[in-house]
Amino acid sequence: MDTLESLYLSKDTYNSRECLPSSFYDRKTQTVARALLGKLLVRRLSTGELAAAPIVEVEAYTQEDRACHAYKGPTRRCQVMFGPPGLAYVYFIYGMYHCLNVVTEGPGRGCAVLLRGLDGGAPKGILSGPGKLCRTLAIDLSHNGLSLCQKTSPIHILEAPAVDPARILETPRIGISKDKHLNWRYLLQEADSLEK
DNA sequence: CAACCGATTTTT
DNA sequence: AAAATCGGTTGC
Repeated sequence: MDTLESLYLSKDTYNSRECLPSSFYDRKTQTVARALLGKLLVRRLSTGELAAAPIVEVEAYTQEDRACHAYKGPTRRCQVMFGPPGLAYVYFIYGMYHCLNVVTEGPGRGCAVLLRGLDGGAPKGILSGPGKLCRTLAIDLSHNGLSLCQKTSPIHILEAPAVDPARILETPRIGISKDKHLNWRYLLQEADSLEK
């Protein structure tokens, strides 16, 4: 497995921040997707060690969207998407990868934000792409349905200052065959890339 | 119960 | 451009 060395979070930073509350996720999915950029995803491994990195790439999926797993209603796989906002929706895909989502909007709505990339620093590439992100952080189906809103959870998300909206780039989503035209992929650009 | 497909990644 | 690889979903 790839090293997590550079993903460690200082205790001071960790203790000074709260988890994003469930209410953060109980908003329009595209709004939550944009707001998640820059927030800190934290993974507590079985060893007790913490790894963390800011979210830099996400995609929004809503119930009315044909590319969404919840489009045809609740199934065994996607039922957690219909649960309360702030839960982790993890699914297994292509026979070898897991992908991590955050459930959005109120119970009964099948919506979520797919986490596609974190800014890991030195170990370039190991956190870019939803499959690699989960592989690096050892996230699998055992985490499906866990709350991301409390520090006792092995996966949670910490608050962070809102980013400059000018740094957010919108593009079509990756790897889907339906509703390709929607610009529901959001990427956080480097602050110094705004020169013009 | 067989067949097909997929919110990916890596290799050819 | 295509393989790797398998659970979920669909259709017979």
